[in-house]
Amino acid sequence: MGSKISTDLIRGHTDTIILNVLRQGDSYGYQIYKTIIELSNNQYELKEATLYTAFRRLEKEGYIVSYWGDETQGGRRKYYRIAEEGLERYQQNKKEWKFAKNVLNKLIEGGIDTDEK
Amino acid sequence: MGSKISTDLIRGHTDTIILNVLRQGDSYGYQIYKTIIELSNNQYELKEATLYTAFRRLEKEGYIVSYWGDETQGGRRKYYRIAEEGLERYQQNKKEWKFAKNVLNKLIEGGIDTDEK
DNA sequence: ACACATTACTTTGTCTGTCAATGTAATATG
DNA sequence: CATATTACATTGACAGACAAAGTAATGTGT
Repeated sequence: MGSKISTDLIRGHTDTIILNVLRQGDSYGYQIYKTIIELSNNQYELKEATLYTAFRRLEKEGYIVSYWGDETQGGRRKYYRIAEEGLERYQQNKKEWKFAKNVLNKLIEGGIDTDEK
Repeated sequence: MGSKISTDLIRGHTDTIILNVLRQGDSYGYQIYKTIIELSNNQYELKEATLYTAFRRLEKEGYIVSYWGDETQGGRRKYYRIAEEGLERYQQNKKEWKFAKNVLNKLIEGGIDTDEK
């Protein structure tokens, strides 16, 4: 995969990305990990350690809820469900992303050249 | 100023922002500080401590060059000039920003790049 | 049957960028 | 002449990302 994205460019978006995945239905760690790779067209891999750190953070803050799957056979899976507060948080983060995106466009691409595609 | 941009959303872009300012001509710390606020329409303030940290980092890596202004009267000013390598770095960072922007749009909004203003 | 890959979750320790707090010293303003 | 502003700089703390390592189960190839 041609993942060339510096971690600093993603920093701060991890929670939002996870919430967006859970918005579409309950899921568990490893599947979320795979989903994010797929969603980005194999262009970005959110590392497992980062994911599980984020799960704990999000649950502590009441944005997601976890429960163990009832797999009678096979490895146990811890599922996550997005909470009401998590949905609101997602909407808020999305707004902030759009806002920051516009400001960054000005600060990075703004100035003299106008060689926009 | 309505600066409600989380620092994590800017993290990693500081160097690019500074290089973009210097691309338009030599400048010194405090003026760069003011320029960034102005460029963002008072929506973002890059803190002085962060700026000066970045200057040292950028100079150490050969992306900018510093020299003292010859103010015969008035406070001394340390000017910065962008180096060749800095210009290349800027172009590279800009590319990475555009790439990351598209990936983030997918991961956060779940759709395709709607780069609306 | 045995080795290896994959799934699945978790913890520990390290690194880096940002920034609050604080400091210096000069000039400009009311 | 007191205060604000300009201008540069250092220190210490914090938080997020993640490499590395570990545990334990299932699936696959030979």
